[in-house]
Amino acid sequence: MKNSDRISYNEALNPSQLKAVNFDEGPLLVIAGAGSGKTRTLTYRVARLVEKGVAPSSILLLTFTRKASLEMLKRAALLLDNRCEKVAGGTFHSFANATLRKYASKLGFRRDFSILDRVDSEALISMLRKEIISVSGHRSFPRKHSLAAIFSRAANKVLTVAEVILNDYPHFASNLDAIITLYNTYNRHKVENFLCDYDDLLVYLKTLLEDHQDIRDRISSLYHYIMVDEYQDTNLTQAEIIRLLAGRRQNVMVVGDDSQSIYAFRGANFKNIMKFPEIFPGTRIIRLEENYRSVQPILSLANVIIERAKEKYSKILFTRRPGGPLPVLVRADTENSQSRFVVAKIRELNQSGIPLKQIAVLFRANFHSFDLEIELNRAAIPFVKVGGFKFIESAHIKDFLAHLRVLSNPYDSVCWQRILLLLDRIGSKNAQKIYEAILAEKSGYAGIFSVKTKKVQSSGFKGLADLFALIDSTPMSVTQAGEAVFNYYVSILKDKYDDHPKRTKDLEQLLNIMGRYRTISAFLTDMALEPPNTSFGASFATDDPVDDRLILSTVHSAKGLEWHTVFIIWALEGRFPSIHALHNEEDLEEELRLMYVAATRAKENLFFTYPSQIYDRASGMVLNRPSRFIADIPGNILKKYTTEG
DNA sequence: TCACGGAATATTTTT
DNA sequence: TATTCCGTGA
Repeated sequence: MKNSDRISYNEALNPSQLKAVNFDEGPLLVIAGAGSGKTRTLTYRVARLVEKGVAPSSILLLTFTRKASLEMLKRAALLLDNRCEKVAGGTFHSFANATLRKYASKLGFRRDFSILDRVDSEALISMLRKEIISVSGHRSFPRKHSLAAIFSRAANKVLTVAEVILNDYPHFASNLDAIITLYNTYNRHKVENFLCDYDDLLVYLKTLLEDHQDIRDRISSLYHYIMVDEYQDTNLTQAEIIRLLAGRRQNVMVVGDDSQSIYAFRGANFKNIMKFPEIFPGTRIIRLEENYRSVQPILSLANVIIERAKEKYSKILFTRRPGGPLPVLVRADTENSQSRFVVAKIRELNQSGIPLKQIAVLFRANFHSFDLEIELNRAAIPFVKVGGFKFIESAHIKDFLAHLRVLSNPYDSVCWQRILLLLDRIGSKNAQKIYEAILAEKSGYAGIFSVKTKKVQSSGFKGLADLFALIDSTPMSVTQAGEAVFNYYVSILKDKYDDHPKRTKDLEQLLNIMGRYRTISAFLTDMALEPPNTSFGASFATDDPVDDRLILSTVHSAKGLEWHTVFIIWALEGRFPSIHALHNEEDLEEELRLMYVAATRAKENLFFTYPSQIYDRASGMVLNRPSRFIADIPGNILKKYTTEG
C-alpha cells in the first residue's frame, strides 16, 4: 500500500495535466477531451493535495457513479497511500442523502425516509393515477413510464409540468390538467409518507443549503477543496449545490467535456460548463487536448464531426498515434444485410487475433440490436448487451427489499402495496384498505397486527402478520431480519416464478451482502443509491466459461469506455439522429455530440453501417439516407463502401 | 374485486 | 422483445 517514493508527477503527466494537478487555489475548469486522461488528472490531483498535507476529509469529490469515485480514490491510494480513500464524497445523490439524513428535522422530514428508485416512483404514480383517471375518465392517458419521465424532467430542469408537456410532450396536452393534478398528488403523497425520489434528494439538498445559512456555512467550511467529475452532465440543481457549497474559498475544480454532454433528456444542462466561469469569476481554464486512445484517422473524423457543433469550447484533439486504417461508412441493402456484414467482419477480426471483448457494436436505441442479436446467435458469437438488465430492479429483489423497507419507514406506501399484492385474493383495492388500516393504528408497522377484514382471513395475510410479529418480538441482527423475510418470501417466490432457483440464489447472495451492514437502513440506502449491478444467480447458474464476449451497447452506456474496434450501426437519418430529434435544433445538437461520443470510443478501427432503405413503422416513413453527421465527409477522411449481395 | 390473456406500444437512463 | 394496459369472466 505505502509508496515511499515521491510521486513523479512530471513523468506521469503531460504539461496540461500537470498544470491542472498542481493548481492550488480558486476556481478551475478543466476541459478534458475524449480519451485525454481526465480520470488520471483527477486522481493525481487528489493524491497531490493529500501529499501536500490537506486533510482527506476536507476534500469533496463528487461524481455521477459510485464506480467512478471508488475507482479514482483507489487509484489515488495506490499512488500515495490509503489516506486517499478517506476523501469525502461519492455520488451527488449519496452525498445529498447523507446530508439530508443528518438535517432531516430541519426540513420536517423523518430521518428514516425511504428512497424511491425509478421503479418505485412509477409504481406510486400508477397507484395514484387510478384515482385521478376514474375522476377525469380520459382514455389515452400517458403510461406511468411517460408520467415519471415528465415529472422527473420538470424537477431536473426546474420547469413546471405544464412547460414540460407543452415543450416536449405536446401530444399529452389534452390531458394537461389531469397530469398536473396527478403531479401535485404525487408530490404531496411523497411528503406525507416520507418518500424521496432521486430528484427530490437533490432538490431538498439545494433547499436545505439555500434556506439555512447556518447549515450551509457549517457544511461548506468542512470542504476546503471541491472537485466535480463529468461536470457537463450536471443539471441546474447540481450546479447550484456546487455554488452553494463553494463558500468563500471558491476552491472548486470541475472536469468535463461539453462535447460529450449527452444527458439533456435527463435534465443535464451542458450550458453549466459554459457558464462556469461566469458563476465563478476568475476561473482558470485548462484544456486537455492530447488523446491517448485513438489513431489519427479516427481522431480526424471525430474532429470533423464535432466541428459542426454550434456552441462549444473549441478544442482540437491530437494524438501521437499515427497510421491505422481510415474509418469506413458501409452501405448495406437491408437491416439484415447490415447485421450479416457486421457478423462477417467481426469473425474476420476475431480470426486475425482481436479478442471479442475488444470489439463493440454501438447503437442509438436498445431495440436497434434485435436483428443483429439473432445473427450473432446464429453465428455462435458470444456477446453481452450492457445496460439492459438491472438486477436491483428485478421483481424478486424489489419484493424482498419491500418487506425490509416498511420496517424502517412504516409509511412506505409503495412497499406496502408491493408486499400486499403478493398475497392471494388481495388486489389494489384491498391493499389500499389494509394500508390505511395499518396507518390508522399509529403504531408503525405493528399496525398490521390489528388489521381485521374478512378477506384478510382467507388470504396469506396471517403469514405476513406472523413475519412481522416475529421480527417485532425477537431482537435480530440485520442478516437475521433478512433471513426471516427470506424464509417467508421463498414460498411466494416458488409459486410465482418458474425460474425460482436462480432468483433464490440472488436472494441468498443478497443476504450475504446484508452481513456487511450494521443497520437495515444503511443497507437499504446502499441498495437504492449504490446497488450491485449483476445478477449473482445468473452468473452462477449459467456456468459459462466464456468471458471473451463481444460487447453490444447503446452509445449512452458506452461513454467512458474504449475498444480496439467499434461498429456504429444504424447510422441512418431517422435512427441516428433519432427521428424524435429531427425537428428540434437543440436535440439535434445532442445527437451530434452522441455521434461524437460513439466515434471516439474506437482505438484502431471504426465502422459505420446503415441499411439503404427501411420502412419505419412507428412514423410511417421510409428512411433511406445515411446519418447527416457523416454523410458528406470527404473520402480521404471517411471511406465509403457498399456490401455486395 | 381479482386474475388472466390478448392487443397495443416503444429513444437514450450514471442516481 | 418485453412490458403495460384493458376487457372479460369468475
